[in-house]
Amino acid sequence: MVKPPNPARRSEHSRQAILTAARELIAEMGYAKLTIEGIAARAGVGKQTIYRWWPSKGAVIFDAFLALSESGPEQGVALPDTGDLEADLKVVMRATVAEFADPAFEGPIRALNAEIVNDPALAAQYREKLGGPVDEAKKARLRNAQRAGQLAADADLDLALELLYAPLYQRWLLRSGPLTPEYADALVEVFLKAMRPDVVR
Amino acid sequence: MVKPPNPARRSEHSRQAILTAARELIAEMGYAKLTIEGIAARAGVGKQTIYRWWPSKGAVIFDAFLALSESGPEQGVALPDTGDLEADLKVVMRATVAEFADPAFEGPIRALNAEIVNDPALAAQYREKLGGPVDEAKKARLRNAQRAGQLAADADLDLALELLYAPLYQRWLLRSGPLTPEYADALVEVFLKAMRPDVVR
DNA sequence: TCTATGAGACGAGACGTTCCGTCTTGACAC
DNA sequence: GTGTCAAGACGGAACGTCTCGTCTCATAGA
Repeated sequence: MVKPPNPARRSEHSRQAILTAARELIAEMGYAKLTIEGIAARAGVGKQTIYRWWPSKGAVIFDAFLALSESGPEQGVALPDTGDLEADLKVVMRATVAEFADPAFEGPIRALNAEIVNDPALAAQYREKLGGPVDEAKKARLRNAQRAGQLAADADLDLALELLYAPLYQRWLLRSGPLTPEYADALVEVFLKAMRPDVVR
Repeated sequence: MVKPPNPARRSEHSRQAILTAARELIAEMGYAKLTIEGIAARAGVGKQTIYRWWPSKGAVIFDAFLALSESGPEQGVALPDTGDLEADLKVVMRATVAEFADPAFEGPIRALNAEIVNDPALAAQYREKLGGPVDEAKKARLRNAQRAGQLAADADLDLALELLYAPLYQRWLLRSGPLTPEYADALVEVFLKAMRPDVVR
């Protein structure tokens, strides 16, 4: 019974201000103290403008983070492929470690993850818009390695990806251990041992 | 300047009622709708009694979950050790899958994890009281396997544990894929391939 | 041994505050 | 004119603090 708003008339300026304010406030005060009213005040925007375009706080955070990813360098789509799988993976994993340590990233990513844990719809949206494409790029790199005989040809790439990334992700999310470049390297090495092709077949 | 309350005079009955109410309310309405006032009302307890003994909602959830673990069968301390590492691990991993699927566990564990993501103090408490002891039991089993020559003697057991459990945990927490007994088995198999001793040394 | 007294935890709930999500207003743009 | 905008008033929910009067229990005086 309610009219959906007309996106053509949406103020891009306000949209940007809201996403920027959300990102800044998370970084400054943490997710627990983030409020819609705070975002509106910081952005110089009416609360209704936020409620008109986003269904939940989680959705705002998601878009804020999505904008951050999209505005960044277009490196997310393709991973390095020098032919040396071990070296390439170590570069990527070390980069991931560095990214997790960046305070500007850490706050929003933590907030988004916390929201996702209790919101299946947001989890699906995340997989579709953010996680999915990145995972596809990673799997493409692994497929190349399979063709080059560096990885077992019958390996389950979803499982492979989880094997490689989940330990890193868990250590960061639950703060269960130090996140160092050496750890990233060790993870790559044990991953390769698990997934390398069988000598005899 | 404030006096800490005297634990000797604490009402065990109220404590139990609060933890039980917290658990029931999470299971019934989800974590998002859980309130301190709701817990107090359900438990037949004054709000101050909660605030007197717990610093945060997360701490209440933590204790509620801790009590659940402690009251359960005393199976958490030792893992099966039949000598067959692969079979033993599959039993444990399949049990973990089943536990994650149990609605009575799922709600509180998700709530606790969400809280932990944004609360380093709670994360530390979790590791000390819940995660740590369980991990030690798991590592003890892996050490036995090392002695039996079933696992690389120089393997980093912290890394090994993460390799085995983090993919399972991530799939459940982020709902990024189906959690089946077959998946648990596949995980064990690839884990063993990664961690088995080198033939030549 | 008996009692009474004081400290402190208890259930109950009032209180001011913050934030929620909705609604109203007037300005401005298309 | 119609619809979005900034600003903010509004009622409701939950917060965390507080003040009641009741209770339990350990200590001490009789």
